[in-house]
Amino acid sequence: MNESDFLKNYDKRSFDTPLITVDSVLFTCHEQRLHVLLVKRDEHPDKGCWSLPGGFIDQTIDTCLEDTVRRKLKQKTGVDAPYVEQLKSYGGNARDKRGWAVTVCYSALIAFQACEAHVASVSDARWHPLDDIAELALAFDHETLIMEARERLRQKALYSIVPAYALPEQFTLPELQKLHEILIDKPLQKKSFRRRIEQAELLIDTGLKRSESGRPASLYSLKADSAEFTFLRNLEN
Amino acid sequence: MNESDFLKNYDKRSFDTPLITVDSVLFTCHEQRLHVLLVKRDEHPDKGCWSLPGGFIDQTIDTCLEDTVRRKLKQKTGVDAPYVEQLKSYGGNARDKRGWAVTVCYSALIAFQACEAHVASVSDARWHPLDDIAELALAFDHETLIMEARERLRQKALYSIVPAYALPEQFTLPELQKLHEILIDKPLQKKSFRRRIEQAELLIDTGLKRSESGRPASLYSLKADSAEFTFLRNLEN
DNA sequence: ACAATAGTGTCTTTGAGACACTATGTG
DNA sequence: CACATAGTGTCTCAAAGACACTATTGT
Repeated sequence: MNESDFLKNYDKRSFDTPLITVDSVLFTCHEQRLHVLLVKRDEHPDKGCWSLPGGFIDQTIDTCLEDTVRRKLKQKTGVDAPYVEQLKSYGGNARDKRGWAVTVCYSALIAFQACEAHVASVSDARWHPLDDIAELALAFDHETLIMEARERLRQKALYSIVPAYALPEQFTLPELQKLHEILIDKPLQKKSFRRRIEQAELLIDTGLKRSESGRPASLYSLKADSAEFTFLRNLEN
Repeated sequence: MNESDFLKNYDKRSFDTPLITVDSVLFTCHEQRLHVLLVKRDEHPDKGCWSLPGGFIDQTIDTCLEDTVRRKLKQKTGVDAPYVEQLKSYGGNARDKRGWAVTVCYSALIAFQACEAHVASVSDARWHPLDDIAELALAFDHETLIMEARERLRQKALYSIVPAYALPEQFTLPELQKLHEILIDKPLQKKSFRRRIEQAELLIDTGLKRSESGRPASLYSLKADSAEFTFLRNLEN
């Protein structure tokens, strides 16, 4: 049999293949706290539990896994997330009551303001402060996925400026430093933090300033591809 | 409907779900060159091409994705790989002629000697020098998976001693340094390399020595969990 | 003027790079 | 002994930590 005959006769459905879904842990920073976007499940299994935004691949419209993620996130936030990164896949026979299931888990960041209104308008989606999720009933193994995504983001704060994607398009250095401090749960030396970011030349000085109280701070925006940059040396751990 | 009724009626097969497979890029170091284990496909599609060891999840015996990886690797190598790490998942409608397909890709390391005999006995499996794979006909997107796994391993050589898992259980520091040099494709300063490894206290001095020509080198073995350790500072890139 | 916050100067400390040196085996 | 390879001493250099200092706003 040649390949085209093989493919003509091939029927995927004749195999019992695991369920496959895509989920994302979307973080933002609001009022000096990390938040995760959760969606209330209104279907079995785990009906009524909070879960990560995600779901099944739509083979007719998604050409790759990231299409699925972005589509699902856009449904809930109304916008395209500026940072999306694949984290890890979780698969096993115990994580979903329907049977053997695999989920490809992504991590994403967005500014709270960029999707505040839309999220408020979506009845089943809500931002939850990260520190509160232990008390929530979470579907499947989503609590684990959130914790591992959080840990990964903490690591990123030590050697990249990826966390900046959780801030508005224009932000100040003190804001960014504060966010890193929240992520690594430790105060940072202002000087060290500014020095490394300045040397990396990742930010564009917009020339604008923001003042609340005290001296106004310069507003910066991220250069393209800032997510790829990694410092050779980590901040102290 | 309550959850148990829902689950009773639930039939996964009524959905058209993507194909899902697990693949691994198994590296070793032999004669000062990196090698990857490849398997000759004897089924459509891409029959006759070389492919990564891997395949479908067996829902009756695998409890999680890593079970599948280790099972498949053991089939080809005869032993359990000392280092297995999930890399990334690839999914899309264009990577497999059978349709929308997802593969969870792992990276693994093993000592050449640990599985030399068994690999030779498995008719469809062979070690290929990494530099030769461009000339090979590789199945699916496996060339991409190999290249991305290689790049990840290169990064690991800059901030961890993970590459040591590609060496025999007892190895010398010059051997390890040479391996890192192969991975990052650059000579390293002997002193810097030894200093950081000594400070990290990751190795056990076996007290034994190996001599070929010149002064005999001390033989070391890895402490457990050496894979978790990361240096705060990368080697030069 | 003073409170508050932004941003800098500069010294210390850590750990990598460079490279010459010493040490220990073999024929 | 010479040769080869293992392993060390020590200086330089880059970048983070510490912390006191100056700068710019509002009241």
